[in-house]
Amino acid sequence: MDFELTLDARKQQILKAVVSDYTETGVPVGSVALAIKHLGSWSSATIRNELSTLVEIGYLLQPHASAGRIPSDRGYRYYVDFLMEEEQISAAVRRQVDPVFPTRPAAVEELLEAAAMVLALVTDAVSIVTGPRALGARLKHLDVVSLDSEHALLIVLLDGNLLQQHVFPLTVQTDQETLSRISAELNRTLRGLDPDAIEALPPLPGDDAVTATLRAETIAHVLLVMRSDGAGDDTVVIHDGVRNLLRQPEFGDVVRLRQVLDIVEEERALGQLLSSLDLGKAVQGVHVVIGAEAEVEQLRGCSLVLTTYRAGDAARGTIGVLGPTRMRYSQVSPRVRYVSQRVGQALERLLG
Amino acid sequence: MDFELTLDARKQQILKAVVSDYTETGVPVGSVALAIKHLGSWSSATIRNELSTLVEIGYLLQPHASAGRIPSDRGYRYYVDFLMEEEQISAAVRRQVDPVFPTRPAAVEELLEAAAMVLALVTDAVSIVTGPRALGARLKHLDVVSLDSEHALLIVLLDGNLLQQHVFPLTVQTDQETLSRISAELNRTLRGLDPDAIEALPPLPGDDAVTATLRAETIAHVLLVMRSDGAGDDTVVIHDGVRNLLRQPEFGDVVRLRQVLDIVEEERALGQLLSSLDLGKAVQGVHVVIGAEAEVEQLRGCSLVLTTYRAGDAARGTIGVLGPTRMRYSQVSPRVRYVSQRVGQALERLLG
DNA sequence: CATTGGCACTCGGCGCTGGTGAGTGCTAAT
DNA sequence: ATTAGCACTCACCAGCGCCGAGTGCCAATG
Repeated sequence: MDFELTLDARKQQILKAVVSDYTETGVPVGSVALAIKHLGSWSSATIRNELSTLVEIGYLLQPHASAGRIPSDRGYRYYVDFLMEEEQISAAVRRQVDPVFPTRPAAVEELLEAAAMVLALVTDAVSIVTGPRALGARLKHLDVVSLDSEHALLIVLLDGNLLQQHVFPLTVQTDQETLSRISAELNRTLRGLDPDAIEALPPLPGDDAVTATLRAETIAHVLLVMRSDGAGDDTVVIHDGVRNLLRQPEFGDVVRLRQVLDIVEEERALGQLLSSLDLGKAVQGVHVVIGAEAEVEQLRGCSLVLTTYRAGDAARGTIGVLGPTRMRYSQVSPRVRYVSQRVGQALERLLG
Repeated sequence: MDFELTLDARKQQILKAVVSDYTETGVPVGSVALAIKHLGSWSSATIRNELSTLVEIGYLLQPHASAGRIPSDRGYRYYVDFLMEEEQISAAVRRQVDPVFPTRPAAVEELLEAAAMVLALVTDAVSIVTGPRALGARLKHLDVVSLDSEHALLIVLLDGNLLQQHVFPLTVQTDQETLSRISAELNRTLRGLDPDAIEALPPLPGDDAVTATLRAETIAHVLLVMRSDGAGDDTVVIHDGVRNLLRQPEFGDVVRLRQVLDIVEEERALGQLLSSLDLGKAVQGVHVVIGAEAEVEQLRGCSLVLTTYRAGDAARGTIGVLGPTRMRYSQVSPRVRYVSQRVGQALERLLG
């Protein structure tokens, strides 16, 4: 197992042909098929030699002694990084995607669900979308509604029109009038501040003990909400398109499918997985995680194609798909990017 | 195919034994096994005779000539309606379910998602929960936040702490002060009213043209939000636990699974299916739809166990599970009912 | 010396076959 | 009406041999 990083032109061409043939048919591809379909300029014997060295240096695999070759994870990696030519977004795809994003969407959640739906549709894989994390969580608006004598509902609007609600107990009796007065006052003083600034604020002169207590409690819970939000662990994770996996022969085995679903349906696990991935080294914004690279045993044979959507400087989140490693990256990758851009634009419109 | 409605005691006992044996093992059950395990009082030959008449009159099926018997849909129906003895909710199940419903849940959506999660867990099937249709959606609180010179964000809190956000255009220039004043005023006048009452309200005397315009626009959009919510066809439908199906041998065939998923993942289709079912003839509140009774080709071999949750007189929705027809109804049915009750109680607490 | 045609070899997939056993239907005895 | 006995049926499975795609190697070629 030699670890050269560069392949000569012919090896590249052959690797590329193997990947694209295999992704289409799902059948190990042999030297003769390659000679005929893709690489007429060399005989099957020559290609056989090249194939066997490609196996030796780890870019291809041979399922069994007398079978054709399939790409290894390393082979896919090389393909994605150096050989792949992204396909254009077709008009048909545009027609499917665009109507999903209205010029003025109503709320973040619906937007993301629609995005997940259409992304699953155009990629034939499971789509995954995480809720936007406010980047510099600043307070835009707050409101306190009395529920009963002992509880109030705190409504917090953060930068990016991220609406949060939170029920908290009241230690002193009060009424809606008082709560409204307090929230109006807090709106004036706290607007535009981030959690640290709010915490650093000197206590306001309280007209009376009740008001002071309530104000302090409210502020404490505002901080709680603002801080718990950006944290990430409990952000919403939406997924859609599980049925698409069933069309792939690699999930004909139900056990395999279950392993994958165990990850996908467990929102917490999925969220952690996504945040553990470093999306930094993305190519043109799209990051491809191939098979074992995710270091999650259950995702053997699966790949992730992920990217980050951004709404100006206000918020960002992760969007992408999970599918079999044998995936049409050249098609999926630009489509993920396209939907991601649409999400970003729609969010920007939403955030005003 | 004779259609008597009543079976003699021995036939009942045999049918019951077949159903419970088959639901446990998934293997067609034969006369000898029955004689040994369940019905020592008769010989296998006698049981054989009874079995063959049960096949004749349509309560059992024989997969092939020399195989054991399995219940037909009609057999399951008879079992569920007359023979089944519901199991007690075990302490273990209580321990799984109860903590999911906090004494003070934060919001409807989260509540339902948690319910779906835990219901899937304790029934080993796919859980389905529809959002509560507000019987009389009442306004609890509203707020208008200025976004830019031309748009404002309307925040509406409905009964049940259902928080809605909605961006709308402003036709006249204004500032946050004015908007806050208007929303405070509207809060006083509109609180506790349903859409019809709001619409019927006489226009308030406006201090000036700008305020009057803004108020009218705000009210129009409040109505829009309140009405679009309860509408019904587009209520949220939450599902969870698809992976549970994979454990069932009947879904070893991926094609079958896909048919079912096509229904489950298509929120619209699922919503329509649920609302097309008449939950009236429910036994003790739980309605069991067996196999072909749903009249949806793709759900052949599947059953639904559904019930209605209620929060006082305020709201109601549907909750239940979808699983293979070979299901432990005696266990699933009470568990669906139990979770449903918990949902109802939690909702009531939430609605205050 | 890289390339190529030729050729023997390998091995998974498929269809055929016969044995096995669970389960039945029928008949005759109680 | 019930039951013991028995011949019969048929899905399931393991073993077998064929087929063919595909390989690895070698000797010939420019």
